[in-house]
Amino acid sequence: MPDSLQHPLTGSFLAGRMRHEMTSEDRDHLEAMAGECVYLSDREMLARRGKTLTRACLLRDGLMLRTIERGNRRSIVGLCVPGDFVDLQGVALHRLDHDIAAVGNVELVAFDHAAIAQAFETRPALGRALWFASLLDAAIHRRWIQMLEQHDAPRRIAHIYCELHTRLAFTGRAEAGVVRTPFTQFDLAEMCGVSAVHANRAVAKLRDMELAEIRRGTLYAADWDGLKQYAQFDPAYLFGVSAA
Amino acid sequence: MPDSLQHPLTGSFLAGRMRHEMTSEDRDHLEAMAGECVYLSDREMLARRGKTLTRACLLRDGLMLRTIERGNRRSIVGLCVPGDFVDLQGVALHRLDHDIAAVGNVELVAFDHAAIAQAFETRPALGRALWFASLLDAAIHRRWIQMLEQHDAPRRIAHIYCELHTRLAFTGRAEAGVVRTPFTQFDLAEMCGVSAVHANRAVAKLRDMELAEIRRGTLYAADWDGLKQYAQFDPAYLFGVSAA
DNA sequence: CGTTCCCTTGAGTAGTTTCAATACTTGTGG
DNA sequence: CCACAAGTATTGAAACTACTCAAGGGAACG
Repeated sequence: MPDSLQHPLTGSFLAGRMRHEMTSEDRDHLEAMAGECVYLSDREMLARRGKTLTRACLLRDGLMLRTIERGNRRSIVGLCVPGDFVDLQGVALHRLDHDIAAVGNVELVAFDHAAIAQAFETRPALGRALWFASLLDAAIHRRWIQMLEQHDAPRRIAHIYCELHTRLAFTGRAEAGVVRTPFTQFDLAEMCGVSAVHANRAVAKLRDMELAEIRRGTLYAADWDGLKQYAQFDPAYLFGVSAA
Repeated sequence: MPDSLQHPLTGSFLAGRMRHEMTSEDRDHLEAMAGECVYLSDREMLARRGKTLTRACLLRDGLMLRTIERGNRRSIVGLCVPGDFVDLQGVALHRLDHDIAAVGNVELVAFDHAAIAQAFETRPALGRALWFASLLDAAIHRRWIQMLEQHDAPRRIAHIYCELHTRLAFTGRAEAGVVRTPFTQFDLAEMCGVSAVHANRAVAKLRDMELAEIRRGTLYAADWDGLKQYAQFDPAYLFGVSAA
C-alpha cells in the first residue's frame, strides 16, 4: 500500500529525503500523533513573531511564507512546501523569531508540543527525523544567503523557482517545466530583497532571455536546463535521495 | 564550582541560552563524550562541502566561518563563536552543504557521530539540546537573510558586529564597546555580499558617522547604543536568557 | 629593508531605486 | 453582459547606490 494512502496526514513528511530510512512503526506513530486539521486562506497568518506556541503544524497542501516585518517593510526569509513542519522551532525555542503566513489556500495538521516532546523520549529515531528536518531548513537558509550575496535579481528569481520545483518534486507535486505558485511580483521582490519595479524587470529579463515566462506567479519554463544553469542551481543542498 | 571549571571542554555549549535547563548529569555526559582536541590556524579548513563526516566539533576558542565557494567567488554564510557546534549538521545529514574555515587560531573538541547518536537514544534531553542549537543556527540564518534583503552595507557590517558581541557575551567573552575579530575588510565584504572596495567605504561611513571605528577587524564602538540602533539590532532572535 | 598583504581613494560604469504614469486582470454588483 | 474598482503588471526617466578598474599608501613580517 502506498505511503500516501497509509499515512494521509503525514505521508509527505521528509518524502524523497530520509523518509525511506524511517521505520514503518515510526511513520505510523507520527500519523497517530496528528491532531486537528487547520485551514487558512491567502495572506492569513498561522503564527506571529514572539508568540509562544503549544503546537506545531505540518503543511499538507499549499505554500507558506516565513516573513519578518520591520517598520512598514516585510522580508520573506523562507518558503514552506507540503511536507514541511512550518513552526517546528516552537517545540524547542518556545517562541518564534518570524511570522508564518499562507500564500493561497493552505491545509495543515497540528501536533501538540507535548506529543512531540514525548516522541523525543520514547522514539529517538523520530526525534532524529525532526532534527533532520530542521537541519534541512538551515541548509536552505544558507543557500538563500549565498544567493542574496552573489546573484542579481533575475538569477535570484530563477533560483527560487528551481528550488521550489525540486522541493515539490520530493512529494510528487512537480510538473515538468511548470512551477505553479500564487506569488505576486511584489512577493518575489520581498524574497529577493529588491523593489517591486525591479522584480518586474527581472521577470522581464528571464522572458527576454527565453528562459522562462512568469505569469501571475506561475513559471512556465521555455528552457528548463538553461534556467537551472543560469540560476547556478545545484540541488545537492536539498539532500534529496536522488541527489545524494 | 563554576560550570567552566567543571566542564572545561564543553562548558560553553549553549551557555546563556538553555544550558541552565540541562541537568548536571546531561552536562557531565556531554563532557565525558568529548574526544580529542583539534587545533587550526588562520584560514585552515576543518571540513569541506560534500565531504562525509564521522565526527562533530565544538568550537572552544576563536572564530570560524561557514563559507560556500562558487567558481572563484566565496560567500560567507555564517559565523561560529566559542560554544557552537560547527558541523553538527553532519550527524544527521552525513555530508556538509558548506565549508568550515578558521579565522585566526581556533581550538575545537571532537565528538564521534556514534557517541552523539547514542546520546540521542539514551539521553533525550541532550538530544533536545543539540536540536535547540541547530534551531538557533537557523534563526541566525534567517536574520542574515533579512539583513541582506533590507540593510545597506554599513548597516550589515554594524549588525554583524552587534550579533557577534551578543553571542560572545553568552560565554563571557565580550568586552564593553569592543569586538575583537581577525576579519579583513575582504572577509566583511564576503559576509555582506558586496565588493571589498565597497566594504571599505562602508567601514569609513561608520567612522564618519562616529558610531564605530574598525581597525584590522576589531570594532571600537564610539557610540554603542547608536550603533545598535543604526543596525536595527534586536537580540531576541538569539534566544538568550536575558532577552527572553 | 623590502615584500606582502591590507587598506584607502578616485573616476567611470553598471545596476537598482524612486516616482509617476499607463495598462492589464479579476472579481463584483448593477 | 457591461461597468467599475482594486489589485497587479509594465514602462520611462532621473537620481542614487554599488561595482570595477586602477593606482597609491600603510602596516606587519621575515
